[in-house]
Amino acid sequence: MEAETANEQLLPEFIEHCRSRKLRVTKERRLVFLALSEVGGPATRPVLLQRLVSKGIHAPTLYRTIDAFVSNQIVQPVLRNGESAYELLPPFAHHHHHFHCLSCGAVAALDATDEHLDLKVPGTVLYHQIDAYGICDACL
Amino acid sequence: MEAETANEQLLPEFIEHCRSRKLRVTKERRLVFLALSEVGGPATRPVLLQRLVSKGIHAPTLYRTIDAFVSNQIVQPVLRNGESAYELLPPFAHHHHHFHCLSCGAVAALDATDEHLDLKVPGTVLYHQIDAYGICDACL
DNA sequence: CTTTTTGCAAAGTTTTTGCACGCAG
DNA sequence: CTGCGTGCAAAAACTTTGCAAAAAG
Repeated sequence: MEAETANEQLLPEFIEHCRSRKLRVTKERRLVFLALSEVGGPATRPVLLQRLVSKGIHAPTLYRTIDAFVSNQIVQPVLRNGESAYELLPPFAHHHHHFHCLSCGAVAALDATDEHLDLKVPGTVLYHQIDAYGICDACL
Repeated sequence: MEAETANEQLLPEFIEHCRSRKLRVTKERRLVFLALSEVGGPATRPVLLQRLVSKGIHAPTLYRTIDAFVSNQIVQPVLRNGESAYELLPPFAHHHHHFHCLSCGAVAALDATDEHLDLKVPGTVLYHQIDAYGICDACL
């Protein structure tokens, strides 16, 4: 059975967000959004495409959709093993930080429990991202 | 004039690093390394390629070289306007903190003056990177 | 009804591969 | 010497573009 990980509860919020930004809510965009929340983390475009072709999404549609999502702060590009990947932004997902293993390439989500940042920035920060690099326990 | 930004002083260190990792030091690798230090920040592969073709570097060589550099902790992939780019790692360069403008796409290096991170990580952290996203002063 | 978005086909890039040759160690 | 790296050419993979048709609001 098509186990939809119960993230559909975020759909109303997604739809609202689209409306407020005059992005039309189409079947394709819902599917891309759902795929992203099912993955639950960074997904590259080829990976998303492979997941979505079976549901009738064409490559140009996926690429244009991702661009629209990035421009409208629905997803954010992040690195996944050196490649650009896309991850939902809050409020659609908890914005977490990543730990990258330099040995095996695994990426783990981090909870930054105690984080104090005082950055001198030439602008206004909307959100931030922290990536730690090292060797994971499994590789030691 | 062929202004070589005097980063050639790092070449000996680069060569030493290669030797210790049994990477052969070739003309091509030196050129890629120099190009990266001249850029002084994240550079995408097409950008590096364009800079280097005139010096006789072929695309496959550049790609294989970057892979070798990543595997050997000479460069690190980072994001530059949503695209994968490559940046020298310490000890060859520092500033791994960036501010990305969501409006114009500019990327600025940050000085994190007061930074206290207490990350619970499933491994040993060698270094970290902070990316802040927002709107730059120029776009306001 | 108007405007945005998608489908499709095709072109344009970027990236990878395989193999022979050459250079670093 | 002895491989590791590179050059070259070709193939594969990925991404973008243009326009007509469809769908959303």
